Amino acid sequence: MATISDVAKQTGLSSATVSRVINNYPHVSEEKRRLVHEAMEELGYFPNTSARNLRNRKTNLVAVLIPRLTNPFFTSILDGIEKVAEEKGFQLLICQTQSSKKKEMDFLTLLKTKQVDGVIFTSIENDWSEIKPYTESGPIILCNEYHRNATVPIIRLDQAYGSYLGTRHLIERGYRKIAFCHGSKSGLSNDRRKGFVRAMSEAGLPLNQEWIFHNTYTMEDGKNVLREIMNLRDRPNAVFTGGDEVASGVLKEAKRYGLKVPEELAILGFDDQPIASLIEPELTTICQPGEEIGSRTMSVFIDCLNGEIDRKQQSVIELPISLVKRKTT
Amino acid sequence: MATISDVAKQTGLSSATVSRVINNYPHVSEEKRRLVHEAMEELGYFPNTSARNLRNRKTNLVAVLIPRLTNPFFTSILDGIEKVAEEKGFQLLICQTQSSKKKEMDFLTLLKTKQVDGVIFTSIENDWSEIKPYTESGPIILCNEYHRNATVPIIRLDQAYGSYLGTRHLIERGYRKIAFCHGSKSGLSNDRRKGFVRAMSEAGLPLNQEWIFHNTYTMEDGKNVLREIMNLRDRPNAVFTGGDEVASGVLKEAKRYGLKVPEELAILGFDDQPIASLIEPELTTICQPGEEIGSRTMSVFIDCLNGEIDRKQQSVIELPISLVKRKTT
DNA sequence: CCGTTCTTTGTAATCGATTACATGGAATCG
DNA sequence: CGATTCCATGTAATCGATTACAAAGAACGG
Repeated sequence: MATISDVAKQTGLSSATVSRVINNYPHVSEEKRRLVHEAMEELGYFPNTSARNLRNRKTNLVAVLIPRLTNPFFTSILDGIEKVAEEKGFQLLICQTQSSKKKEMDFLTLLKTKQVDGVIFTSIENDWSEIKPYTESGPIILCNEYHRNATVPIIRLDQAYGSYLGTRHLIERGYRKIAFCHGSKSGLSNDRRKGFVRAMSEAGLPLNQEWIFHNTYTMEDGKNVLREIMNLRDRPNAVFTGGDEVASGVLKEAKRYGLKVPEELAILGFDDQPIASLIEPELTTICQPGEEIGSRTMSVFIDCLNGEIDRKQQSVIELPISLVKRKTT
Repeated sequence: MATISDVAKQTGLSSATVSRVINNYPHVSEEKRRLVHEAMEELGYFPNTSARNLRNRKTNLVAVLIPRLTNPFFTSILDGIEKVAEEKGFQLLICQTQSSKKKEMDFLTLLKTKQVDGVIFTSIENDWSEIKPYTESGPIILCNEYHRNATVPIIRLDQAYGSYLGTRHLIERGYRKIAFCHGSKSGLSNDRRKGFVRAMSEAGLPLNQEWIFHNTYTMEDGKNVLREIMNLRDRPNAVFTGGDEVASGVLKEAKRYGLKVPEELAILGFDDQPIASLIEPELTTICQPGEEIGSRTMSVFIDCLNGEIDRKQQSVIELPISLVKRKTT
């Protein structure tokens, strides 16, 4: 492979001048500029990225932590991040955490080793105290996640409000016995629980612990939830899930049991993924604008790199969340 | 940030010895080894990846070209790739091509600039003659794609057989008027057409050009296809689509028009994505094992890097493809 | 015409690691 | 005990770029 000094030799110039041409610096005569371009072409020269990164102390690489690549909501976020990244000349490193605390921490060392310029979390498993030390090494941004004491920019949706909205909608439709499905115990999931609890208590409805389900993520989990419900003596007549995938599992299995949706069981999703309007009856759900939250996040990230936003101080951008009424409620 | 020579200074040793400790070389006394570890801990030292990459002439980075992140079939491939990559200590660079020839070529320069050790194509837009020169710079692998004269390893499914299987199934069920939906004019799409044509001609059925649809990718495209069908004087009674998303669009719109599926219109998908068993009636489709094709690809990639497979010669691994009979045919 | 400024180019240090080669001392062997 | 081998460590070159500083010549102003 040709190096910059091969080009220098070929043209009879110094590598400094060649570098100036590569980086479009002024104060290089047109003639030499042309000469260098010709030589680069002829030798098939391309600058070595590792050498540049070493010298420039940056990589134009961002690590994106994502729990599962096969979750459409997260890929829509990723899509939003990617589009802005591509536009601004950044590359994305995929870090699938599988919701594992250990993997999350492992990926953070990419910052320490300067393999990436910064990290975007689209979900977070560890306590903030674990993460905080890494903020010294480069920008860390929370996307669709919220830690009360996180000292970084946060781009989020008001999850509590979203689930408040959803729960109130169920209550307005006359459902009183409402089940609720959790994901992990993260801040996000907590916020949703709060909104749920608030709407319930505002309506004077009691919380039935038998109707609270934990660790539900996939369609399969949704099916299991419904089976568990069927085994209860006192069954809920509405289910508020933590995601459209879970909701579609609940729906699928409900049909198998011959339950009428929404008459006998109302189902409320979260995300508004494409499947929401594909399944039948179409799923009422909470719309989370995945792509937009992603693109906003990447913009903020870039502003942090340029020092236009203080990366070590909490700042919150909140995007609107809304209820999409369809046929399952 | 602490560097290796800071560690050297702190311990009174040379950077060579420190490097030996970092890389677990033999011939370092236990005492010095401990000393170095202590100093690294104390200084919060992490080796700089760019410097290592420069010196070692490799990055442990792989570029994965993918048309759309929001297509579940491709993310299942990505998932398979990622799992093996993670296990073997590789990182993935996301390259969303949006099926653009230009972007595809742009991403290939990552190889030239040595930003990545190699490239995996999960779809390919340019002619092989455009790509070929880049094989000099590092391993290139085709995943789920096939170019007759590609001089690289290929991990693929027998697309022609898949669509042959699907078409024959439709014919066996008594459908004679079969529409066919294409994606791009890539090799993959071509193969599917071949299988379709073969099954049709074996059954002595004529091809109606009005029933061939091009450039169909999304659910929205599927809806459009059905609308176009409704406008035809002579309508097909079965549609073979190039993907489950397109199929679900066709189905959705067919229901809106009050068509009975499968009695009045049979629909056959391709991929076997999660939605296939979610929509109703459940979608008959061709199962493509996305995750497996991805993980096999990454394994082959690593074998290429280690020289255990000749990366500049065509080799083909073909995984089984099968028909999943459900309710739309 | 001389001093000043601007343009163009080169020299050499630098980024932070790895490693070929050298060296001195300890261990081993006949 | 002398020769040989092995172990532990250091010196300095190297990977391939960027850039501070120097320097020579051109342009310019009074």
